[in-house]
Amino acid sequence: MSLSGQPIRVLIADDHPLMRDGLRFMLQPESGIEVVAEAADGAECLTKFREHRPDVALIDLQMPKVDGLRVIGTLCSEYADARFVVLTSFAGDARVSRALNLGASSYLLKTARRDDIIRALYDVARGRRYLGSDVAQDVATHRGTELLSAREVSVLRLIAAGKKNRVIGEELNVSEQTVKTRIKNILAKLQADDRTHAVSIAVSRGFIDQ
Amino acid sequence: MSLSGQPIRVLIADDHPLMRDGLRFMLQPESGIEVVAEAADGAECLTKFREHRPDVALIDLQMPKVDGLRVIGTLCSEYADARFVVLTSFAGDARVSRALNLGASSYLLKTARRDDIIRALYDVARGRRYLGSDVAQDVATHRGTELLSAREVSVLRLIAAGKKNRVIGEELNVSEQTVKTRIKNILAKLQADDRTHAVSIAVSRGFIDQ
DNA sequence: CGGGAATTCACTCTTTAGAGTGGCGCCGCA
DNA sequence: TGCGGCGCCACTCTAAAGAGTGAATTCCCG
Repeated sequence: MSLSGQPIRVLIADDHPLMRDGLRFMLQPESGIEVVAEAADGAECLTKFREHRPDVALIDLQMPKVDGLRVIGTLCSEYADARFVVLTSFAGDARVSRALNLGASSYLLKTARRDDIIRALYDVARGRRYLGSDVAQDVATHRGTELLSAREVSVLRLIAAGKKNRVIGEELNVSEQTVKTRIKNILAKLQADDRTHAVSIAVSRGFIDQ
Repeated sequence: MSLSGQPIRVLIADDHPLMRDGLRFMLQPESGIEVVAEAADGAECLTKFREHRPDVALIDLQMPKVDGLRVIGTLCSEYADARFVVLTSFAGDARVSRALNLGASSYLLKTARRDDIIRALYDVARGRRYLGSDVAQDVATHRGTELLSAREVSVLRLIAAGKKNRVIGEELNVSEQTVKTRIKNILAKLQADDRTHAVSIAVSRGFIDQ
């Protein structure tokens, strides 16, 4: 946590060199913010974070080697005062919820303007939360909606891979009937018409990737 | 086409302000390149292109209002000497093929480094083509693979929306049998196990979005 | 003009998915 | 300790999907 008068020390983690350049360039004129390190993937982010202990990490979710969500989870359990601003291309209430539950304080889309990002960094450094307006609306839209359990997500991933219920059962060591029950639950929760529709919805809401 | 000695006039089109900043910042020290305009969506890209007639447009595919692919198609048919470098987050051989067929000269991923982008701009301004190594490999992997027809993509989109074959038939004004035949063809072309798998593959290869 | 690809459609048959219903055990939390 | 959520499983029944085979049309291109 930065004392007033001292700049906020920021770590930038994004696998796009262009995006890192854009961020550094954008934050440069801001005297209250100092970029102390950059990381191009999740593993490097872990290393650089432990090395520099920034006040806030500005982090993308889609990163090679180690997923951004995992990075957030790991570092938040290591350091109670770790602060994260997620800056990513994808919305999806489930992804946002997961990030916030893992310890992120802010979630912005890459369509965000300079003001949003600056404000998020200041707010989060003060221990507050800041959601982009579009993200907040997305979350609000699905508020009250049930999230999927870990088991349901596992089943969904296998469905997306084109596996039949019998095969899914074998891979998860349960009966085909159990798989059917799980799927029925998934369809109800996502309000999907069939398994294919469920996968589409799950992807767009961020339960599963790709 | 820029004469030697005169800088290449470039239009940047990307809906991420950060990315535009990064690009401008990256291209600034390059004396052979001059950024003459920026656009934050497809419609603006059309306007700015017609207004400034850049030598090369550096364009993202995912843009609001008008899709990047449509922008490329439109401008290439308006101006025979229009040149495009696609710079986007998503790979997928089908997306690349579509972009190149519509008239793009280069396809890079946003993970590209400065050298790649600079080189692409110079090459394309000279009328040559330049594919990122990762993109080229992706295309090569699926070389010889049959692409999907327009009708097949339509069917696939409706499948992804959770529509049943009968409903798909009604929406496309064909019989349910025809839909089945189409789907059988799609499964064969994509080497998919079932309709759900087909949608997954189609998304990852860029035949359909989201 | 011939060949090929795309699109359309029909008929049969087997497998799979999904709806409906009911029951059992585990675990966390009020 | 009881409730609720989660996970497990069985049985039935209907609708849908997918495999297999065959065939007609249009339209573009060499």
